[in-house]
Amino acid sequence: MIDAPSSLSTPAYVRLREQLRADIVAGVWRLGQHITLAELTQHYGVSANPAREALLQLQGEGLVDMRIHRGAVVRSVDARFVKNIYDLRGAIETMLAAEAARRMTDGDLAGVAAAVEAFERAAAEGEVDAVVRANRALHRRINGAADNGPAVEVLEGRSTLVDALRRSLGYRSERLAEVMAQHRALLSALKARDPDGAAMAAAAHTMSARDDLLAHLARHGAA
Amino acid sequence: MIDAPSSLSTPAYVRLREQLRADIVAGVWRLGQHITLAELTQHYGVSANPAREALLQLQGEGLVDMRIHRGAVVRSVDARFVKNIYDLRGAIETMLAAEAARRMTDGDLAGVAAAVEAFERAAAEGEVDAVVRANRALHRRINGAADNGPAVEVLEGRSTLVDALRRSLGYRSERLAEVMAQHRALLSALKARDPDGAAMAAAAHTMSARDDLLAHLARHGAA
DNA sequence: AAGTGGTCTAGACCACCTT
DNA sequence: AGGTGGTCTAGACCACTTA
Repeated sequence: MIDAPSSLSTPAYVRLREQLRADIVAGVWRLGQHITLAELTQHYGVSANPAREALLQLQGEGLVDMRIHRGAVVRSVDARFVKNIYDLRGAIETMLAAEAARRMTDGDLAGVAAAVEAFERAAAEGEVDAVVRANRALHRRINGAADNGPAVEVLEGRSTLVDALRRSLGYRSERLAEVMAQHRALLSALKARDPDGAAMAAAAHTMSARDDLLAHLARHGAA
Repeated sequence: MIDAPSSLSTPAYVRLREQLRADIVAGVWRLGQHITLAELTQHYGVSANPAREALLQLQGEGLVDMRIHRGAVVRSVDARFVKNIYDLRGAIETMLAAEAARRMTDGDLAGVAAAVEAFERAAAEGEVDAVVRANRALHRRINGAADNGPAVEVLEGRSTLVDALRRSLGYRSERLAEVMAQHRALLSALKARDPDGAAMAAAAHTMSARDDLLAHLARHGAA
C-alpha cells in the first residue's frame, strides 16, 4: 500500500512515482531487478494505469528502463552510469554558472554568500542534514539566477538517483574542506561577474564530486 | 483522427505524441493555445488515457505546460525560450564533443568525415533535405561516440521544437558557408583527439546557430 | 453551487515472447 | 499455441475553478 495519502489532492501516479523512487533508492527494489505492472499494482494497491504512468516518468528520469512487453528494469548504478550523469550535470551547471555570473543581482549574490556560510557552519558542527540543505540552497540559487527553466528541469530530473547514492555514502572531512574551497572560488567569480571564471570553478567543482564518488565506488564496490 | 495506423504495434499514446508534436510544429495547435483532454480525444479519436499520457510526455520535452484542472497550454517559442534551449543544447553538445575526442575510433572519425563531405555536397547542390540529413548524421555520430546515453536522450528530447522552427525558416547561403567552416574545425579537433579544441569548436558552432536563429526571430517576429 | 476537466478502476483486448 | 504483460475503452468519481 502507498503510505499516508500525503494529500488527498495529489494524484496516485505522482504519489506512486515518489514512493517508487524512494523505494528504489532505499533498496526495496534492487538495482537491475525486473518489475512488472502486476507487482506494482499489488504492492502499492493501485490499478495498472497510474502504475504505468509512474514507470514512464521514472524512465524519463533515467531510473528505470522499460522494454515493451518485457516489463521494466531498475537501472543499475555502475561507474559508467555515475560518470555519465555527472558529466551531464557538470555540463549544465557549468553553463548555468556562467550565465548566473552575467545576470545575478546583488540580492542573489548575498543569498549565495549566506548559503556558503551556512554550509561552512554546518560542516564545522558536523550537522550532515544541514550541510546537505545548505548545499542544495546554494546551487539552487545559482542555477535559478541563470533564468533557464528547461535546463534546471533537466538538472533536477536527472539528479535524484546519484544524489541519493552520494548521500548514502556520507562525507569524508577532507572532502568537505575541498568543497568549501570550491564554493569560495565559485562565489568569488560570481562576485566579480566573471562568467569564464564561474564556469571554470563550477566545472572543477562537479568534476571533483564525480571523481570522489567514483573513487568511493571503486573502493567499496558498486551499490 | 490519427492518420494511418503507422503500425498496429505502436501504442496509441506514442502515435498521438508524435502526431501532436508534428501538429504543434505545423501550427495546427497554435503556440500559447489551450488544449483540453476532451479536445484531444475528439480530434484524434482516442480515449482520455492515452491523450493524457501523450501530453505528459510532451510536457517532459518542454513543448506544453500542463496546469492541473486548467488544461494544457502549448509553450510559446519566444526569444527567451530559444536562447534557453540553445544554451542547454550547447552545454551538452560541447561536453559530448570533448568526450568524443577522447573516445572516437578511427571508424567513427571516418564516419564523421563522410558526413561532413555529404553535407558540403548537398549544400553545393542546394538539396535542403539532404543537408538536414547529413547534419543530423554528423552530430549523431559525434554525440554517439561519447557513449553517454542519458545526455543524448536529453539532447534529442529537448531539440524537437527548436529544430522544427529552424527548419521552417530555411537556410541562408552565407550561413551554410559558416556552418561548413565550423564543421571542418570540429572535425580537425576530433582527428587530433583534442578534447579542448573539440569543445571550443562545438561551443562556437552552437552559439552561432543560436544567434543566427535569434536574429531571424528578431527580424521576422516570433512564430 | 454548478461546471469543467483530470484521474481512477475494471475488464476486455491484443501484441510479443516462449514452448 | 499458450502465456505473460502492456494498453485501451468506458463510465464513474472527485478536485479545482468559476459564477
